[in-house]
Amino acid sequence: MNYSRQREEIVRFLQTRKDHPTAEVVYENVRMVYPKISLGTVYRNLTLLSETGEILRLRLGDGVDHFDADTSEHYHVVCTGCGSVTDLEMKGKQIPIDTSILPYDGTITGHMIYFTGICKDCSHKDA
Amino acid sequence: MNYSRQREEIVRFLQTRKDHPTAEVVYENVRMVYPKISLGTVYRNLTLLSETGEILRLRLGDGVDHFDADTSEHYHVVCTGCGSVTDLEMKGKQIPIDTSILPYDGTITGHMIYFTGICKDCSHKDA
DNA sequence: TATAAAACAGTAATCATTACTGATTTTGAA
DNA sequence: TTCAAAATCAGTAATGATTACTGTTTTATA
Repeated sequence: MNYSRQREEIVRFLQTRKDHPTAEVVYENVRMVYPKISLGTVYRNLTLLSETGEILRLRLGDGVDHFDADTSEHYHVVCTGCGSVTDLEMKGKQIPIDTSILPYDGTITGHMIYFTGICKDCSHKDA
Repeated sequence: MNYSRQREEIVRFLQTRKDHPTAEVVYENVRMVYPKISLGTVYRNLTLLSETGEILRLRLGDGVDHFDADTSEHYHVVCTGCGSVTDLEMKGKQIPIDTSILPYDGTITGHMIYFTGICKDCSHKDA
């Protein structure tokens, strides 16, 4: 994989964000630095970067992929009101998942947990 | 919600299956009974049925929705080889998720867990 | 610097899903 | 039973996210 300024800027942008932008949001922001970048380039690089493990591709059930430059183990909460995605800083504590009790006729290789909730902004709107 | 034969057949078909068909697979099969049914009708009814809770809509990270007539609490394994989805029959045992320890500045309302693995068929192919 | 490989911008294509429209079916009351 | 309103339908068009293609530019290296 050769160097590219566009890819570097994509990573740099993702690292500035604690939320989890979609490809479209990455595109809009990186365009401020490289106005001629195309959406295809953004998608290609997000895919490349997630394949090498430099970023995470999050599929959280809303039909849109989100991307995260924080590859440390942590959980995500999806707000059912506005769709925002929030990191849960677990400080080393993980939820224990004992896969040995699972009655699966094959090999379990991993798991995905995400939480749904109502974020502070959305609970204020209701009230 | 009024009765419809098409919707009844969709539910009946889903109940015969232990795997978790996509809308497309439901469509192909229900067409054997109602050859003139349209894909839009299948989607509309799958959405209706999952909204009333009669079936489950599963979003397992492969970009395609799967549907499940078994609404009892259970987990799913997605095979990373072939994409097949398998039920885990937990017989009442659930993995305990203590959401009170989660540092979220809002309200947690639920969670999603799914497992990834290699099914028996796919592990045979490798060998 | 010259060359091949990689990456690019721009655009077209794909695929799952949703929305629209005018015809048909279902329902409940007359 | 009949009839009108509401629900549903089939068929098709539109949408939205993502991927694929193409000819040009950038990067790495000899």
